[in-house]
Amino acid sequence: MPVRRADVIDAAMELLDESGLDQLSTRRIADRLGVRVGAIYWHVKDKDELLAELADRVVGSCLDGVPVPDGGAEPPTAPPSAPVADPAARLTAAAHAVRDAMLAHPDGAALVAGHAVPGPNSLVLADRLCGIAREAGLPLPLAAVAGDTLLSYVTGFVLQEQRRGDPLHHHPNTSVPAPGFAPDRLPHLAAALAEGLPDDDTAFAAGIDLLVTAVTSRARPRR
Amino acid sequence: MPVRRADVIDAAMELLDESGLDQLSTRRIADRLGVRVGAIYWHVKDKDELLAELADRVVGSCLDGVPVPDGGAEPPTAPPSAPVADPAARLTAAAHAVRDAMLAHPDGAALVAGHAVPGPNSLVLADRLCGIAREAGLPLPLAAVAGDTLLSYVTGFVLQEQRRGDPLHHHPNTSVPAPGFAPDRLPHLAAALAEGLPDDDTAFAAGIDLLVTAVTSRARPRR
DNA sequence: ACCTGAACACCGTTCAAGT
DNA sequence: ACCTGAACACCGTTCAAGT
Repeated sequence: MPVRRADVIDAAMELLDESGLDQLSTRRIADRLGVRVGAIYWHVKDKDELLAELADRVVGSCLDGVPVPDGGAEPPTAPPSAPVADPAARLTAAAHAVRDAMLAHPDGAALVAGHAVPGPNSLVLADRLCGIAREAGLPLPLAAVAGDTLLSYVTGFVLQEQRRGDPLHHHPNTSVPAPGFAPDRLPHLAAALAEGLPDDDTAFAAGIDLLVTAVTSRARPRR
Repeated sequence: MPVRRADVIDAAMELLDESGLDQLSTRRIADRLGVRVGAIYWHVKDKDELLAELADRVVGSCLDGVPVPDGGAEPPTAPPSAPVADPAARLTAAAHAVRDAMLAHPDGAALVAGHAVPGPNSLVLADRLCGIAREAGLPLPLAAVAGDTLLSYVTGFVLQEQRRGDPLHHHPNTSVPAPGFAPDRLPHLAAALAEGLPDDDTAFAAGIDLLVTAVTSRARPRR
């Protein structure tokens, strides 16, 4: 039976999960499908189109964890009077969902940052974040900016988080770069290090808390 | 006269500025230096080492715009009683300096995000941000997180900003993705669009303002 | 110390031609 | 509709050998 477009995307996703973004070549995808390289160009215009599809899938996988604001078009699956978390909690939940989705795949953040041309799922995500910010009481141009700010932060955070985990850039015997740490030239970093640095999870949570507090404290009540 | 390591980095930087990150190949660098490919591997271990050097240069070019906190080791060039902006203004200035440095080169954000293994300049930048946050009154583990948060945000923001400017991902006749915008499925985005979206500069300033306010409002006065 | 020549093992992309 | 064969124009990296 013939290979279909979805098969190509699936194979690419498996390859990504197994060996990361820079092992992901059209030729490897073809191999995995038992087909010659040229064949995949019948299903897909570009490697870039392929990566954009992958990126939008990753974004899509977070949508279940991103609350739908009230103005949304989707019919509520729970009764409308179900307990609705306050906007701050919803923004926090959304941010964690986005991070988790990126962390679920090697180089997930790099993929999304590099190729999430506004795919359908990215648009839905942006819409929801903007909607939640509005429900938090932000006026319209600011609400869009707030959603964008949150997304930029999450992307930036996970990007460096995943690069730290990359064995290519990791010296295993030193928790922080050995190469001439110059301890007295970096007094604050050294002090922070002595105090004990938080792990990624708590650093992320703290950053999100900072941001969400900023967003919601900027709000004036809507009605 | 022989090529020196710095010449290789310089040539790479020129190439980056002329044609962006994915036109930057070891062979093109060699051509520009009038030398064969193999030669550049005498000066540089890896393409990655080269990119890390470029990234740290870009970061370094922002340091002049990043205030040195009082705990810093550098001797002050201005008299110590010179007017010192409040921490919020210093954080804001730092963020803008980082963004400007990235914007000064095509794919500057991608370069820094992908290859700023803690180079010396990146460490100095992190140290200063942490220091300013401390001066703003944040206790130590939190100050480090705050600096990191700011950096992640700036990186994430400029990353998407520079990708939007990339002609590869840009449909010139529509300001927002034409492909089936599904206007009623994205009510908040549509509303924001109708209201008129802010340009990159003001969106960035608004995001930074949000963040800086959050950071400084978390502070308790230090003395 | 610095470079050449030449190779190795890859890439993405295109396209006539086949079925 | 879907794929092969084969080519084109590239890559990063290594390494003996030259000077």
